[in-house]
This record gives sequence, C-alpha cells and structure tokens, in this order.
Amino acid sequence: MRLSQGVEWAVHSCTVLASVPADRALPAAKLAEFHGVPGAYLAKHLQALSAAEIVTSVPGPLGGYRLARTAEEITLLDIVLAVDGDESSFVCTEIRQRGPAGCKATAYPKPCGIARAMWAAEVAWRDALQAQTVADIVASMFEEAPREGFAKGAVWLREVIR
Amino acid sequence: MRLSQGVEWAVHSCTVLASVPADRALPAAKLAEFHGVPGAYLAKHLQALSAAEIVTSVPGPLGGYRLARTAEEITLLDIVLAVDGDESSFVCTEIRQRGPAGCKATAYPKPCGIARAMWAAEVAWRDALQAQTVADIVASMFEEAPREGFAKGAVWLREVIR
DNA sequence: GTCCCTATACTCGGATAGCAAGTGTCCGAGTATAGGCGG
DNA sequence: CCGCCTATACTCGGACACTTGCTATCCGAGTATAGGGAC
Repeated sequence: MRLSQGVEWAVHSCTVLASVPADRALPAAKLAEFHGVPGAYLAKHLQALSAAEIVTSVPGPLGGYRLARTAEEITLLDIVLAVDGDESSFVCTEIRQRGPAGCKATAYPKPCGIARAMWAAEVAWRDALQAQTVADIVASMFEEAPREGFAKGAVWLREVIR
Repeated sequence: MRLSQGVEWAVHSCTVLASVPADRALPAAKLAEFHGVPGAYLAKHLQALSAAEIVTSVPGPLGGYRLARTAEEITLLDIVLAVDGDESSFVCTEIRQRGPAGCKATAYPKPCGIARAMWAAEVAWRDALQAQTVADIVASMFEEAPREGFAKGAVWLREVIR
C-alpha cells in the first residue's frame, strides 16, 4: 500500500498557499520552484485540488492558485482523497460466494467480515487524517522550522506575489 | 492508495487453513479451487506468507500449506504486511530542504510535520489491523455465514485433506 | 488628456508518451509414496 | 512373507511475460494587462 508521491507535494503546496492573501494568487510554476519539483507534474496535482474545490484557480496574468477556504477548514484527508482518489483501499470481490462452499448472494446478509475489518482500519486512518488541518501543519512548521528558512520563504513569497 | 488484490485472497486462505489439522496440509491448488481464483497467482502470495513464517509449507505428495501458529496468534496486520510489503505508505522526500526557503539538513531537528501526521494515521490503521486476529475473522464467519456454505465447505475440506 | 481597441504574454486545463509495480503464468528442484524386486 | 530399492507423481519455489496505473511532459484555450491610437 503506497501513497502517491503527489500527496506530499500537494500538502506542502497548501501550506505555502496558506500564506497567500485572498486577493492574490501563486502560479503553479512558482510553487514548483519553491519546492524544487517538476512544475508540469505538480500542475497535474494542483488540477486535482482545484477539481476538489480545495484551491481556487485564477487564469491569466497575475493568476495562479489560492486556497478555496481557510486553512482551518482544509484537512489532510481532503487533500489525500483529492490527489490519490477516494476509492476504498480494500476492495472485496466476494470470493466467499465462489468455489465449492459458495452460496447465492442473498444467503449473505452482512458484508464479508474481512472487508469489515479492513474498512474499519481505513476509517481509523481517515479519522486521524481528518483531525489534522492545514492550519495545524502550518502551526507546527512555525514552531519547529528554522527561522532562517521562514525568513527566506517570506522574502521570496513577497517578491513573487507582489 | 490501493491495497493489493492478493491481500484478500491471503486472508481468506488463512481462514480456511485455520481448519486444517496440524498434521495435515492443504495444497495451493486446492485453496485456489476453494476460492475460485487462479492457482498460479495465489501460489505467489502463499510464498510471501511462507517467507513471513505465517504459514508452513510442506513439499512433496500430501504436502501443501498449514498455519505456522494458532489462528489467535496471526493478525490481519501480519498478513497485510507479508503480502503487500512493510514499507510505510507515506515517504517523505524532505522537499522542505529544497528551493529558495530551504536550509541545510541539520537545521531541521524533528521530522517534517506532514510526515509525522501521515505516519500517525498509518499507526492508527496498523493498530486496528493488529487488533483483529484470524481467529476473530473465523468466529465472525461462523456467526454470520450461511450454514449451508459451512456444511459444503466442511465436506469439501474433509474430502481433500483425507 | 481620456477613452477604447488590439496585441501580447501569462495562466490554467486536458491530451499525450514513458516507466515501474502489480498481475498472471510457467517450468524446474525436491520429497513422500507406491510398486516391484530380492532375500 | 518381509525389507529394500527405484520409479513415479505430486508439491513448493523461483524465473519469465503482460497489463494497469502512476510518473512526467507538452501544447492549446482563455484572460487580464500594457501599449498604442483615435477622439
């Protein structure tokens, strides 16, 4: 079970976008430059965030992306599901109905116990991600990241969004 | 984030193997027949279970697989990690160190907050899977599965393992 | 001087190749049994 | 009749193709700005 690489980029991008004023926007190319990742590919994930209405896209010159709502209202789960898809990690193919011990579908009133256990674990995972907002991440970064990095980032951002 | 198809087969196989006496063994081909899945591919996953010492393989005629320990001592997490790999679902590439706001690695005393949140969610997921044993699954099946299916399965198993 | 128009440049969005990992299959190494042979 | 040997058939284990989905990239559609021209 491996999570898409783009999830990391998307979350980092959201933390940066949290510092962009509501009347400004940050282009995808600048976000890619900030993180040192290929811009064309990051753009693809930003499109996913835009489709999920997590970020708002602004076309044209001085366009780019900004958060569609406040950082407190965006959870890690929102981002993960937008980028990686919202399908369940475990898919039950009902193999219990097949083979020599299988019965017709109506004989099984409840979902397969294996699937229920897997889904319960996934719910625990989602709950943990739901409890973390972008604002929480930004706060922890502000707490722990080196002051030097923050200063350089602030200067860079001020220069870029003008 | 999608879990391998083989995980479902592996867990179902373990529930069946839980009914195999310690002095008998069930061949991979029979397990595949019981579940209606391609035998050659199921064998691959059973090899993974064998490598993880979850099941014991017996070569030669009258050979096959049996559980390496009691069903109470095998958790869903054991099976999932054996089949799907034990790498973390989220890999942090430390992109915070790159770009215009990056500092040298020694300036970051703690792991990235995003990675910590992702890993915490994964721990919650693993804990939920660790809490479920194969014996629990078998018990729930015995509780809910149709009596007809159990009867047919018992007859089939008695016939196969002789 | 002011307003309007046009050309420009910059942005996002979707369509297009490349590659790794999961999916599916096969054949060879090893072993317990069953039958045959010798004592 | 009993014990040993050999051939057999059945099992697992690892090596080999194929497909799906993630990775990476590009070019076209749309828009706000900047400059130039007309009034």
